[in-house]
Amino acid sequence: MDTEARSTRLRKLGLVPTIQRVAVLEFLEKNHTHPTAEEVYCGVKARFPSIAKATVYNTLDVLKKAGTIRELTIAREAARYDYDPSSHPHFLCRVCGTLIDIDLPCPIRSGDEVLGHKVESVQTYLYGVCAQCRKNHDKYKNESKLATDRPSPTGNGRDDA
Amino acid sequence: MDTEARSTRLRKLGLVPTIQRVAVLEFLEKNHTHPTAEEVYCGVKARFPSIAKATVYNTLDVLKKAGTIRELTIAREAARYDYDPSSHPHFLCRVCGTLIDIDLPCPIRSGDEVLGHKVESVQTYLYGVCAQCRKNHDKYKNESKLATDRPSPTGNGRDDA
DNA sequence: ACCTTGATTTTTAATCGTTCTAAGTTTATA
DNA sequence: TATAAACTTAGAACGATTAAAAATCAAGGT
Repeated sequence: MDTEARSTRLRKLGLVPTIQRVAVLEFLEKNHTHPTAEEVYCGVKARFPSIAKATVYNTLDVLKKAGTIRELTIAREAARYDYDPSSHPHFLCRVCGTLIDIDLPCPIRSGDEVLGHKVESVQTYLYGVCAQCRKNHDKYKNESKLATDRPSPTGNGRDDA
Repeated sequence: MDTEARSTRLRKLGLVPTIQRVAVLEFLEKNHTHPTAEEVYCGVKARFPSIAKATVYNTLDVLKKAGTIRELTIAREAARYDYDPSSHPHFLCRVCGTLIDIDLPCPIRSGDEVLGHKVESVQTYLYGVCAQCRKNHDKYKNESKLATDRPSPTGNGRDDA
């Protein structure tokens, strides 16, 4: 997708397609890593140095309200943004900190009614150790002579559970 | 449950049962409203004026790590604490702001393995309009001659979805 | 092309939840 | 009691986010 297509897309969402908005949209399109606002800011600033952080916050907000991206509150420290607004679970690895899309349907759907409450949006957050980190940890245990179950070698000490 | 029982409970969790911890535990026990740290602080301070906010944060943290309460990141503004550490969904009403326990099992369980990832904890967050607010809204519509679907009378303008 | 008007961006400061630090106090233990 | 470790306190510090105000830009009509 090019700049022209992104402008059109913004217009269809009812948004004025400013150069800043196009830049943010492009960054999100190319980085499906669930970046924080800060990460979006740094990434966009690299190509577009004059952009202000407040503009990034504003843009993420209007894109969210237009329903084309999703805001995740999976971790307390900062909101993270998902380019894919469809309702799917997310997994946060407490060892490496990676945030992973889980390609399974959410059990409760937007639009459902649960115990009389009207559900407009659903977020399922899973916390634990990702497949890659489990593999690394096993390898580490096998390589070392010590069978002690000490914290993972790369552990960053998060406590997200 | 009395002070003695709360002390015993803290001891069983491996925690020194200080008077401050007992007070926080008592507050949580009597208020299942998923209070924020600030709300816990205000509530406890009413009966125990010398307590420091940092102590409340520390206590909530050790209770959480001991697994006897649960921290919810359902809203960006502040963490909320659930006296019931069992894994169950939560519903946040965008009209009245109430946070409601949903007494249904979480579809994915702690301990499960999902796509190779080890799940240690699960949080399911639902956003929408609660049963009570829907009822109020309907009533409002019927009472007024205008059938226009304007925002709820008590609406606080949250955007949590 | 030019004006006007409202939307958007920029800069800066403020706010708010949370964490950190250092000092003082309490608890457990020898 | 002496001592060390754990805990609490008060206040400063921090980081994410929001707010305010001035500057700039986009769009439509003349």
